[in-house]
Amino acid sequence: MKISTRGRYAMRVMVNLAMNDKDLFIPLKQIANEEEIPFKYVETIMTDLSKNNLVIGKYGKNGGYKLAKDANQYSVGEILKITENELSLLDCLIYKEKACPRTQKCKTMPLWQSLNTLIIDYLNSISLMDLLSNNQEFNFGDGI
Amino acid sequence: MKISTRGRYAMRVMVNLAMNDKDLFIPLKQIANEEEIPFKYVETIMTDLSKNNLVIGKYGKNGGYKLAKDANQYSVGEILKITENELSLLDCLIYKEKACPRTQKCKTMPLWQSLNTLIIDYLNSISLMDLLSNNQEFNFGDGI
DNA sequence: TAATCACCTACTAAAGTAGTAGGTAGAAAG
DNA sequence: CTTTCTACCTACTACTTTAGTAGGTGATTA
Repeated sequence: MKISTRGRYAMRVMVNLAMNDKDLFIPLKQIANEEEIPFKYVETIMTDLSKNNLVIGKYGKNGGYKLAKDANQYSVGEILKITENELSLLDCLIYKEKACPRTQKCKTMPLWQSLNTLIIDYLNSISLMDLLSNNQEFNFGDGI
Repeated sequence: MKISTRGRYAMRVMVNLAMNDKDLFIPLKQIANEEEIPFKYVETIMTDLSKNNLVIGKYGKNGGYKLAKDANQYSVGEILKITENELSLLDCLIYKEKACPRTQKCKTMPLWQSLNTLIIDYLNSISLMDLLSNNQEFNFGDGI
């Protein structure tokens, strides 16, 4: 039960883009340098984000990536859903063909379901914009 | 970001034990049959739970496993912490040697930290006993 | 036309996951 | 005291996922 570098790198790139001028295309090489992420690796992640219209890529000189919408229009959940290959804790919760025949009698199923919605609801409630501020008040107050 | 069969099997076995007589030793073979879990696989899980004193094993005829305490004394979190090999979403949150030098400036760190505590607090708030009831009221009300 | 960039396909090494196999040690029943 | 039943131990294997590399092609601009 770990989140992958794919998802974490994606979040860092998105935050980086959000801190730049909204309409400026930033070369990925520059972002990879700043964020200390292997360039070739993060390239594959960005292609994914681009195909899903979370970012806009532009070819050639002065090209690069920019956000497709304002930072406050993104939820963290929608970014991770793509890069983490569905956020669901269990495949059986979202893919019908993976549902197990014990579901009805399974005493642990409600646990996984409720935990799953807890996580997804939380991630959907936080916007990319929320991450930009230096304070940590978007979390629930106990200061970790 | 998936929970493993190890953790899920462990939960099912623990629930199964909790539904049996508190002081009765149940042979693992029987539990494996009932729960449709590969016997040899679940054996390795139980050894782990036993070493961590979550269950008590007894050798020989009429031997087996029983819970080490009452079902309402277990949190789901403490069971998963063992079988999921630390619940933390990121190793850098709990292992100091894995902390990354970017932690201070990293804009995404508070996100992972708050998500992490959200999950762990939730799992620690649910007891094994809570899972036994047929209703699903231990979750937060919206009926999934 | 040369430089710069996104985008595409394929590959690899390492780690983690899920499960198997073949035992040993201890307790109880016959 | 031997058989049976059980936990417990060690090692192995197949498979999948993760993280990252490598070497291109295609579009855009200076």
